[in-house]
Amino acid sequence: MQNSQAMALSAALLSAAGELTQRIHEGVVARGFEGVRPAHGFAFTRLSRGGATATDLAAHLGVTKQAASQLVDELVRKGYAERRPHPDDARARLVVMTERGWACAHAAEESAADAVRPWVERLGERKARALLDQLTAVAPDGPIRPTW
Amino acid sequence: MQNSQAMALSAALLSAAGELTQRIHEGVVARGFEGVRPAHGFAFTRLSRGGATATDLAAHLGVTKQAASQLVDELVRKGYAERRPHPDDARARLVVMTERGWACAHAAEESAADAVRPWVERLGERKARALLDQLTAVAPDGPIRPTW
DNA sequence: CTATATAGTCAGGCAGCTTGACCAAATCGT
DNA sequence: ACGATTTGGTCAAGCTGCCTGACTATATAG
Repeated sequence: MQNSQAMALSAALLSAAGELTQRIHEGVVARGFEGVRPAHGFAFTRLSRGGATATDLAAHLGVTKQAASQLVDELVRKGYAERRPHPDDARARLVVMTERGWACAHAAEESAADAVRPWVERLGERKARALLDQLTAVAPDGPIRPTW
Repeated sequence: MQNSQAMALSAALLSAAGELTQRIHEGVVARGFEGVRPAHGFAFTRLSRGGATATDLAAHLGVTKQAASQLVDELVRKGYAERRPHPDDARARLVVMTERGWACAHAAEESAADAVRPWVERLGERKARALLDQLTAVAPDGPIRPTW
C-alpha cells in the first residue's frame, strides 16, 4: 500500500468517525437528552459494565483523572450517573448510571443504528459486517480519544 | 445489523481513527517537525492542491473562518505556509505551502504508511484494500472534524 | 449605483483540558 | 508491625483552541 493510500485511509477513517459521532449525537439530542456530549456517550460504554471509578474512566477516555472527575461531576449534576462508595476500596467512588443514564445510553444505541443504516444500505449487509470485523481486528481496545 | 453492533462499529471507528492520528503525529514529530498538530496535517491535504483561502480551509476542517485564520497564522509563523494575494479576488488571500510545508506533508505521508503497515500485515493486502474501499464508499467528502 | 453577500480581521469570552499540590486509604518491603 | 510508596480522588490555577459578535473592504446582484 502506497503512502498516499495510507493517507487516504486515515482521512476516510477520520471523516467517517467524525460524521458518525456527529449523527449519533444529533439523534440523542433529538430523543430529548440535552446537555450531553459525545464524550459522555463514551463514558456510558464504560459505565454500563457494572460501573467504574473515575480513574477507570480516565484511562478509557484517554484524559487525566481530573478531567474524568469533572466529566463525572457533570453527569451527576445532570442526572445521568451517581457516585457510590466503592465496596472494596474506601478511597474510591464507584460511578454508576442512573435510570436516566440507561435511557440515554439506549437512545444512543438507537441513534447509532440509524446513523449506520445508510452505510449498510450502500455497502450491503455482508460488506458492512466485513468492515466491522476488519476494524475490530485492527483497533481492539485502545483508549477512545474524543479530542486531539 | 443490531443496535449494539452499530455502537461497536462506531467505537471501533473512533478508536482506530484516534490511534492512527496519534501515531501519524508521533511519526511527524520524530521526523523533526515540532510544533505541528494533527489539524495542521488536515490543512495540508487541502493546501496541497494549489493552495486555498482561509474560508476554504474552514469548510474543510469544519470550523469557523476565524479559527481557520488563526491556524493559518500559526502555519505562517512556523514557516509551513505563506499568504499571497489572491489572483482573482482582492479580498482574499491565497494560502500556499512553503518548501518546509511540503517536507512536513511528505513526512506525514511516510508516517501514515508506517502507522497503517501493521494493519495491512494483520489483515492482508486484500482485506486492507477492501477496508479502504468501503470506507471511502461511505465517507466520501465530509468535513474533517478534528475535535468534538 | 445602491444593496447584499463574501473574505478577512479584531476583540472578548469560554469550555474542556492540563499541570501541580495535596489528602486519605491501600499496598509493599523489611 | 510499621514506615515508605503507591493509588484514588479533590482543589486550584492556567492555558489552548475554539466560539460569537462586530467591523472593514471588496465583489456581486438587482
